[in-house]
Amino acid sequence: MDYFINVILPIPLEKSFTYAITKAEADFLKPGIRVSVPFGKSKIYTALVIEIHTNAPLVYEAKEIHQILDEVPIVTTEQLKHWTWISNYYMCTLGEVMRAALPSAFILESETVISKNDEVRLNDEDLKDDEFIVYEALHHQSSLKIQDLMAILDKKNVLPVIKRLLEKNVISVQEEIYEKYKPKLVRYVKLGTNYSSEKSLQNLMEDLSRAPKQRDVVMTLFSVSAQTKKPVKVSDLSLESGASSSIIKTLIDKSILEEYHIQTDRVQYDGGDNEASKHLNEHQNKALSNISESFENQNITLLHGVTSSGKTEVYVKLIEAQLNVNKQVLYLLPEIALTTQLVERLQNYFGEKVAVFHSKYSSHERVEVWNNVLHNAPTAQVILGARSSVLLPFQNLGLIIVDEEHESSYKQFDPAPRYHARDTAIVLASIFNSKTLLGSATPSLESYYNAKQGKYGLVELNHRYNNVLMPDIELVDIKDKHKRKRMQGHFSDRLIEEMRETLKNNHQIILFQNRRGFSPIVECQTCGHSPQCPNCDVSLTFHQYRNQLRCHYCGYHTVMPKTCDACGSVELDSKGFGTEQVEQEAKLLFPDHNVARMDLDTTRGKYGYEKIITALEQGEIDILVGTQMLTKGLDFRNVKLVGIMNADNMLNFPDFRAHERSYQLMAQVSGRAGRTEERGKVLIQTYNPYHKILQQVSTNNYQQMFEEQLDERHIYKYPPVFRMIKITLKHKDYNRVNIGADWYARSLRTVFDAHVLGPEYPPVARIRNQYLKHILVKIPQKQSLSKTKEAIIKINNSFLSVKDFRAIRVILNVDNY
DNA sequence: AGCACGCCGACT
DNA sequence: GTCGGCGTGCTC
Repeated sequence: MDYFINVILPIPLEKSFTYAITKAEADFLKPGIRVSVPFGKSKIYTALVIEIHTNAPLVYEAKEIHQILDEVPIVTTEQLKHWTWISNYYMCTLGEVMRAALPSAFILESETVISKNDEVRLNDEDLKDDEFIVYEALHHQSSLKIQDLMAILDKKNVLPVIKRLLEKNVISVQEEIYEKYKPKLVRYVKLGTNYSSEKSLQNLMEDLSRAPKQRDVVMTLFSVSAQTKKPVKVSDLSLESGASSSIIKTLIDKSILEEYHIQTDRVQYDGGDNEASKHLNEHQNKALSNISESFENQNITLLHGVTSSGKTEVYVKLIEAQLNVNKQVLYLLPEIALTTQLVERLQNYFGEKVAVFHSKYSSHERVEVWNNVLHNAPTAQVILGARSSVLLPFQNLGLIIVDEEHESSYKQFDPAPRYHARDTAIVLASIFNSKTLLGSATPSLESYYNAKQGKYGLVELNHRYNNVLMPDIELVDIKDKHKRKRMQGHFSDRLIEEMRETLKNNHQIILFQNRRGFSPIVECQTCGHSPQCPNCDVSLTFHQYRNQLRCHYCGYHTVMPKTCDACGSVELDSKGFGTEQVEQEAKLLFPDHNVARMDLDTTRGKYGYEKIITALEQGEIDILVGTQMLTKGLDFRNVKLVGIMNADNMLNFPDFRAHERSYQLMAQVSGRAGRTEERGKVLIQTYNPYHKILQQVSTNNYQQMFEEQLDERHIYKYPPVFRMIKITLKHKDYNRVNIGADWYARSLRTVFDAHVLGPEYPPVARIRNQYLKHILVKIPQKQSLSKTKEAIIKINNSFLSVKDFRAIRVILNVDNY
């Protein structure tokens, strides 16, 4: 009998691929084990076994696999089920899910390596210039990678050169695979085995009397190992004895010391003892018991708790309960809320049981977390992570907490799978027959709607911790202030007044401006021209700190021109304003205080964010200017005043969720004010103080916001009342996109009729020289989602079978919100 | 997605 | 005249 496996390849292809295996391999392999397989002419890819069978393919001959990469499955059957759901629901391939789920170190790819053929002798004239360069290089280095060749020859396309050399039999090529993940080994030392006896030790000490430094090292080793009774690390020995690594190396070379390695994790918890979890106040206790009650007949519960109500403590109790029955807990957070602050807080309670999974982690660190979760290690009982941690190989998951449930960053936008971590988490929990708790001070309309409909349980927590009052929110009409000349730059007299007062009392201030850069648009006073990005259809943004114009879409940047490119006028003016400008104005207004800025530009690097937060906590910053980064999970004790510089640019954003978002953002920023004892103050500057959203923010009326917004969603047929799938067409040829999009929309209309919107240019119609066009399919509640998707896939397939359209990229985005 | 094969413009 | 551009098709 012949044996075969079906595998997933990490490429966006719908089909699975079949390879031939031997009987022995068939006995060994299980779904979830990785194999490397030849694919195409020369490549070797990492593939994941999903099925082992004996059905020979009919129309082609299956290739044999190259190698088995794992002893045991590294992907669980629950995950494969979960992946299948993701690929079906979000309309992408399993390969794309695999690529997103597995740490990159698990996905090995072969690399082409060339080496010299020694037997061949040839005349120099036989080779052309670049061929000779390669030939020469191979004399110095026995093998070269494609990357090396590109560097040596200084050109992109080196394949023709390789091909010619191959034909002349000068070189040969191999495909090499590298295991990317190497366990981190820590070097330890002990005394050489020759010196185990008392006598030899005495001799040794005498011998070393003329090498005092080496003697010191040996003495230190004795004392350290006597003290700790544990293996001694080379690094510790060096630290304790003050000896350089070369002295230790000499001792090892003389076999006085012996070196050995122990495998260890890169990610380690080095904290002290655990704290007992805090006692909850009456409101928290009530919420906790309500949640437990709700979980009795509901798999998903929404915890709606106002800012600073102590939701985290409630989570801690729930996590504790799961740990007591030996279940794993996944605690999901938006990326930017995953701060050291919170990690430390949880580690205080759960110590080394907490594992963190973060996009800033290196690939190796991710592999370690993956393995620990997979093996249900004691160090991976509580997994604290951002979006992608829903894809980890859980063993016995008891509970998922989705904190800040409304956060839009839970939805993956760019590479497929375009999944929403909250919804994906709910499915994951159901695979494990466990519960999901959603938490937010400002729930998304869809979750609150689901709760109101009885699909989710709902628990409210309306009291702030220590019974601190909700901040006092004041709307400042800057249209009026402008008219009465009461503005200094972008600061109203009211804001300045409150800032003075706050600073006088040694409290801190947060200023929120939802836009980075200095001023978004530069405009010529004479001709009205404003500099555009050459690759995208947007005006460039002025960034003062480098005197640059930058594109926020493609990263293009140039120096700020001194004169207008179009008419040569020197009168260039800036319109609108960003964080940088607010920072500068604040510095001018309050020269005796420290002003800092927190946005994408100032938080680059692994610890950029932490540095600013720490500075604020230590009181080194009096006024912090920032974007929405400020809103997330930060507990600033001493912030009394929050200023929202301009509420209108959020409210007027062209998106059906602009109002909901604005409410959430403003409510969350406001929540940063006065979190301990004193009541905080929030000033919202706006041109339109009667806007209903602003009224609702200032009266903290989530209910009213919810009802009004839901009415609008009903009227305009938007989520959560309707579902949506967004189809984006992308190509560098403007006309082709237009014609293709019209064709696509027309086909969709034959099935969905009026529920198709577009095609329409997005606000930025060209990005990185690619033209974009959107089509929106709205799906009424009673319409089957799976049938809808089937119909779209059918249309998509016939679209791609038209020759002219094949080059157009089609991006399907399910629940594009 | 990569990568090979195959057909048209700017250089020796 | 070639080199190299990228359009098209296929991968078990």
